[in-house]
Amino acid sequence: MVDEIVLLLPVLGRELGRPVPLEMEACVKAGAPAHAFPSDAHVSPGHIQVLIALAKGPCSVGHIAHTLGVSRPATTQLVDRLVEHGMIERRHDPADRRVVLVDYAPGMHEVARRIMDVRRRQLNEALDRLTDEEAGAFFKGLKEITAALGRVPGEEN
Amino acid sequence: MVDEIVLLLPVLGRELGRPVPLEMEACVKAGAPAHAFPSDAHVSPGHIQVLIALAKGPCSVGHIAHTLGVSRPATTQLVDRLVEHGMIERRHDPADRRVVLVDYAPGMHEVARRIMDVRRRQLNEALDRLTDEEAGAFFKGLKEITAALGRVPGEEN
DNA sequence: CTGGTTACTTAACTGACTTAATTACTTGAT
DNA sequence: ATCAAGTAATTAAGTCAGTTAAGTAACCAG
Repeated sequence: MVDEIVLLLPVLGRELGRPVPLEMEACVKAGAPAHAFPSDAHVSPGHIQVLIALAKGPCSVGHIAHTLGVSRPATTQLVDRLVEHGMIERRHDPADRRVVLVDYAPGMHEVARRIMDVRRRQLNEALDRLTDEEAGAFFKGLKEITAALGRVPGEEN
Repeated sequence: MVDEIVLLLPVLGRELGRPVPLEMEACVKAGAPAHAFPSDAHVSPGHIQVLIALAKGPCSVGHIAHTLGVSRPATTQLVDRLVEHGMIERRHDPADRRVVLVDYAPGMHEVARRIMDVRRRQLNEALDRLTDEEAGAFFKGLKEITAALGRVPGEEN
């Protein structure tokens, strides 16, 4: 089984990395300014992750980077794109003007929720084929493996 | 939970995509010709997938591409790199000279096994924290989700 | 107010994929 | 026999998400 998992995981990774053009439609349907989404705009998983991370409230760039497991510059790019599309806004933290707080643009909270729903639905479709226990076990395994891969295997700390 | 999974999956994908320089050492230790692995050679998950796919015997490029879920040109590149490193060999299928059969280079079967072991060990470390039932459920969920993401969510066929 | 640190951005580059076009071979119809 | 169509692999060119390194602005301790 281990071999099959090792074979399957990267496939999942690639499949996951493909942009999801459909979600853009959802934006427009949900009332987003249509001009903000030019015909070829595509939303990558990273962008969705940013939107999800923001659901709990405004967030600094550094914090988002940590949540996503990517570098700060990469996060800056993700935020750039979403700002271009009018989904989110940057503003300075009044308490510490170095940090840039990222938050939904006014009225975009609902739109963001719908974009997330598209991906959620896709996932639910798969999870529905699992029992509750299986889903729980899957989640647990997912966390363990993500954690295990975060470390270089030789290091023990 | 769904949200957390949507947030976690791309992290896993990225973590998974990072090259694993350690495995090169394993090659050399296992007796691979050291010169075949220059200091900066790194083995990507795709390369390991090819090695795993070959474990069942020689394979055409097209078949490997299908197994990995990538295009044939991408597979050609992966094979190129592994041939450069002397891990595998190309030869023509005598039955149909269009197809290129890929197989381990002589004596590299064992080396390949060790490279795979490095990644396997990493995964086992995580799976050991799960019961057998949980591991089974994880595997099942993994397959379901990979399948679900392979389709565009709107299409029903 | 000066030197050091932190948060973010910019710039330049890399690697892994994609599609489109090419080459080499097979197959089946005339 | 040979020609047209189709398939396997490759080459070529371009894209995109990530990286590191360097730059800018703001905080803070002496």
